Amino acid sequence: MKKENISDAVIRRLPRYYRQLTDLCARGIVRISSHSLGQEMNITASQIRQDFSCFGEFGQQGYGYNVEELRAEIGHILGVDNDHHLIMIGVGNLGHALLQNFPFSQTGFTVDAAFDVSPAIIGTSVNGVPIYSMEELDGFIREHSVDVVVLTIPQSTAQDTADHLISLGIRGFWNFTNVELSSPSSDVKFENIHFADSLLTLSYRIANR
Amino acid sequence: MKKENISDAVIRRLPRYYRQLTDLCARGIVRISSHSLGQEMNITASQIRQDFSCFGEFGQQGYGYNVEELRAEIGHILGVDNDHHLIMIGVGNLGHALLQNFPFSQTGFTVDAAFDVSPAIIGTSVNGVPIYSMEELDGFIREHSVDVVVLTIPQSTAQDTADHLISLGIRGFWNFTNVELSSPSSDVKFENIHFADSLLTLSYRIANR
DNA sequence: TAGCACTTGAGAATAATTTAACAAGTTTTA
DNA sequence: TAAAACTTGTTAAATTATTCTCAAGTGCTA
Repeated sequence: MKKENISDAVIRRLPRYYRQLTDLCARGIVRISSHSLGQEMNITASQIRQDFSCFGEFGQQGYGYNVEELRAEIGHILGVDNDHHLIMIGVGNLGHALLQNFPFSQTGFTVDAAFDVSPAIIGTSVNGVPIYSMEELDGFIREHSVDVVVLTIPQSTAQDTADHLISLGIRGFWNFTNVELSSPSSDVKFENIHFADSLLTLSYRIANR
Repeated sequence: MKKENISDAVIRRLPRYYRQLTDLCARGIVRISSHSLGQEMNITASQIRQDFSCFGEFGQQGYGYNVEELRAEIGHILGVDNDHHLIMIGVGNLGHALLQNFPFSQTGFTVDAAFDVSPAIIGTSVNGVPIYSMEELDGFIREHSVDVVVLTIPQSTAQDTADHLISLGIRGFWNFTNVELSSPSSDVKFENIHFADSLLTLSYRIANR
């Protein structure tokens, strides 16, 4: 039975299913039951079936799930076959690393441009992505459709930059700065990567095991 | 009332409290109530009090919490005043970015060494961290106390590398590879940064708002 | 100092999430 | 082909997480 409101807990598990199914595809496995999938992923079969049932009926009694088909369904739910457009602000070490290594296209994103303040890199390009000056940012956004902005800038200016971008119509942020961004409009979506938070939870767990 | 088993949900909120309290300190704010803190962080006062009560009694009726004191308490719980030792395996773009920019010392970690296969960088150092060849890894671990290994290597070898490190006694992993690492021993802790998972949840949310 | 406005920590109530159970249907095997 | 072995999607139960409520205690003000 399709559900209207999907909980965050479910959404956060979807990419992991997608990853596992991609792996199963690569291994040439054609079908899988919720039970076997659960064993591989170390979660219960019940949860898997409950999760999938939020979006439709993808399996067949007595058979299980067709791996390739299920992968395509979940990919579709996540939007990997969309064509989202993305720009990056801040091409320091981290921005550079993402441009060079992250498989944006496999996740349905096209990186159209990057912006930075450093004259040394303005005018150059990284992995085919042109780097412009910050002065060119507003004009670029007005002339292009931009779905997501990656923030890989120093944290001091993060909220100001975000506010400005929101005023220009940006509604999606992939935030690598160490601050909690916010917006009065619930229409604006933030997804944070907080390195320090992550390492601190590990610190807690190794000290308290 | 101190609790024995702290849920993951609580632990994952601790770093955010710590961050917010650090910010309040910097702003010179001396005391704060759970209500005001909740307003700043956009969570309920109840949850804050419930979370803190897992670890002890840090506030005072009618007064609230002393910011600096509470920050120190949470920092202590998270282990920022521990001296954890860490090594990095894989000094590509991402590893390099972390070595250059991530404030390891502020989170209680000392980076003792990094390892890579590339002859071009072996023998050099990044931000004071010496880069050794992979051949020197086992010896280094035997001769030093290593609490956490940062995995910033290509994913194909991630699980093998992890298995080998576990056999050498490593019990903590900060994993940036795109695979789900596992160990039969629950004593081994993995903390994952899955960039693609993160971006895909954003993709879902901008497509379904 | 007395009264009022705050505030915590804890227990109870509510909400959300996860797990179990099972009817209904499919596949495999003998 | 018939029976046994599987497997799903769904509903119900159990568990976990969050929010509400309030007694008890503190600080401020007149």
